[in-house]
Amino acid sequence: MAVSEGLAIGALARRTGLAVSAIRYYEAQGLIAPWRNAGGQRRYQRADIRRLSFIMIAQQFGLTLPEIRDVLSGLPGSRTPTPQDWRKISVRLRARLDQRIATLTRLRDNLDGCIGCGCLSLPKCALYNPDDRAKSHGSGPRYLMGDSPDT
Amino acid sequence: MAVSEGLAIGALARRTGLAVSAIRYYEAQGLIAPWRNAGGQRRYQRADIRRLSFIMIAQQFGLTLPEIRDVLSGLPGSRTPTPQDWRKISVRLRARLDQRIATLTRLRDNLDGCIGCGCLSLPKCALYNPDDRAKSHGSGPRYLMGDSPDT
DNA sequence: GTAATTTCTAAACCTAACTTTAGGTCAAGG
DNA sequence: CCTTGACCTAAAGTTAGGTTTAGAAATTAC
Repeated sequence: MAVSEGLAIGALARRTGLAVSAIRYYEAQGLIAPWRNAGGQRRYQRADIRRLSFIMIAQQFGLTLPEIRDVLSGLPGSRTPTPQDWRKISVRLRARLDQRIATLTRLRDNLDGCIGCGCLSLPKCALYNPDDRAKSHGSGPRYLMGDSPDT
Repeated sequence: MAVSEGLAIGALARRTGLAVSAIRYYEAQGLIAPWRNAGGQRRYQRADIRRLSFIMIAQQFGLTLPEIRDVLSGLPGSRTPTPQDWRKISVRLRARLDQRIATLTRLRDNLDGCIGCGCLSLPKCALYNPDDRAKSHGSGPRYLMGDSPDT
């Protein structure tokens, strides 16, 4: 019952609200790294509660698990992260979030333009290629919300 | 070669940038309804280009296919949609988009507060339960970004 | 000391949104 | 006519992010 035998996975699950299976899954994806006790069971640091919470928040922001793993790689591996450490990666998160908001806002404003002008059909409508849509296999221009110019 | 034999699926795919398989999939999901020619091949109206473009845009906004189907149900089934028809459902789309932007912005502002105060660990941090996270199975409070108050 | 919980692993299953494959049919050009 | 490319259906495969299941071992509670 020493102070630092670590948390069992169930305790961590209760603390974070995550399912036990999800925590194991995150480990498989390289997002968290517990140690094992004598019996082979996973044990976690208290700091891992914060780590998992960060993961949950980042997911709400729309980051994928690999992206979150990348962001978390900014934390020191050797010691328990300090508030400063967290602050640093939160800033990285904030940057991504700002970008997403900007993209959505631009999209909305374009939609507004279309609603306003009533076109909703011309290439000039520009409601497209907002940079998310990866380059498709085909080449050449892709018309959006309508036919080629003569429609 | 009459003016209205309709578009073949390949032509529609080229016009919209979508894969042929995706267009068939949308049909299976009830998002588009072509007719068949004598040989059993799908034929589309020119207005379907617009319909598919709308689907692509709505997806960028984060709507699921069932949600898009619902929005599209606002279009008249009996005639080719007019600009007014499109304008009407675009307004519905815009409402959803505004909501998403608001949610993300609120999330970002909360994150800012946490960065500012450096806490990133307390229940009062409130960076959670932004309403997206459905009620989990367990009951009782869920601490975010940290342990219970004494951590 | 034993019963009830937890945890373990590996593998299968799940949903969304598609793509790929296999085996055939249709349509258009020469 | 015949070949080639576009199209057809049905079923299986794919990725992300997990959950469920099964059978066994560890831990905790009494």
